[in-house]
Amino acid sequence: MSDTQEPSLDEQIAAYQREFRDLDPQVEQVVSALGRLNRRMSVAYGRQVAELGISNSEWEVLKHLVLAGAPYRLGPGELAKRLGLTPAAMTHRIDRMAADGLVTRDRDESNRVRVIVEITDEGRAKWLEAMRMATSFEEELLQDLSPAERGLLGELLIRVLRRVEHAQPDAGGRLKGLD
Amino acid sequence: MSDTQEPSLDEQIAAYQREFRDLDPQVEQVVSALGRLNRRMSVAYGRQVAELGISNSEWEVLKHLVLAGAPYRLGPGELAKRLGLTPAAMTHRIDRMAADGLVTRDRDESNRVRVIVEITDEGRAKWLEAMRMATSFEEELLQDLSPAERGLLGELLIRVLRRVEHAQPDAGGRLKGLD
DNA sequence: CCTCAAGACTTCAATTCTAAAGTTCGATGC
DNA sequence: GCATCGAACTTTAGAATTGAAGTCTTGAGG
Repeated sequence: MSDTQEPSLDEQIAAYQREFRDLDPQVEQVVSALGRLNRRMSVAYGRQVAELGISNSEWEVLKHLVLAGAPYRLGPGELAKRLGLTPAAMTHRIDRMAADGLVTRDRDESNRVRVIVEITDEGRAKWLEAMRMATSFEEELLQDLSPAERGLLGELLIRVLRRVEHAQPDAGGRLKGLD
Repeated sequence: MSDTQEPSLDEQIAAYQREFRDLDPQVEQVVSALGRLNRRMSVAYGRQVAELGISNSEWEVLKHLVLAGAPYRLGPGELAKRLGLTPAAMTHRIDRMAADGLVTRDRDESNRVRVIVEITDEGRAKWLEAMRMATSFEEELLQDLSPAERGLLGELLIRVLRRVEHAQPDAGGRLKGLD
């Protein structure tokens, strides 16, 4: 039986320490747990929205359009920036979503270089259904934490996040330019 | 100036509450922070390892080979399982990495259906360099947390992770089958 | 032995992304 | 007014991934 098993998180950290001496196990624990958690979550989201006939990436677009607030429109460039995609990828994605009836794509009549992407009623309905599934999943995910622990976890994560998002360019650190 | 800004995390959560009434802000805070953090981190890792002439996905393969322990070999199928890829994608990835001299690919002589992927000295050297950069980045990332807070964060994340990884199929929940 | 099913990878076609070049429109300077 | 620069998007070619079909090897029955 040369079957190798997917190592548990603890085993993985132990293996790292074995292969790489100067490793802070506490830091590694946080980072590894973050990575694993995110991958599992994204698989879970993908499965759920697949039931609605959309993909994770289409759901992302719908989310950002709704988050933009009324009148629920954004340009391809702005969407690309928020989603972390190239404009070219955005063009293709909007093509597909418009063909599927999730969004409309129109030229801005007041400035014909710009394009306006707007969510359709169908897109909105799928977004809502996806949100229902997502929140229910997320609720279940945090089930084992008390309200106080959830608050604490959120606060700690936000402090780490701030370090990345507001990285001072002058601080000389390696975090420079993570935008 | 029709310039829309990337919303801050707080703005984003407020927008969600505006558009979707039954949302637990505490849960949303945790989930949104997790998502943002992971995207920033993966961009950061990508930039760092790019300096070594490898991509994030190649680094992932090197990591798993080293984690496997001596003699630092795994089959394509096992690698694919651990990385969450299809076997087909793994074949291509190994092609490229072998062409770049990061790994070797050999047929297992004791069972000629199997293939053995082994890290090369060059691959090992790049892995080490990448680990140095990564740990330095991670240390900086958690700089604002005290040791106690780091431990707490790690513990909370692991409790959430356990919920996903050891999801009891009988519990009837939506977490079923997240493997 | 021979056959045939199962396992481990590979190949192929189609999807989705990126980088770079191209297009179109608007604004600026003369 | 006209030329030109820049902005916003699209097109194109190439890279990486997936799902499905194909190949090769092993091992179990007959």
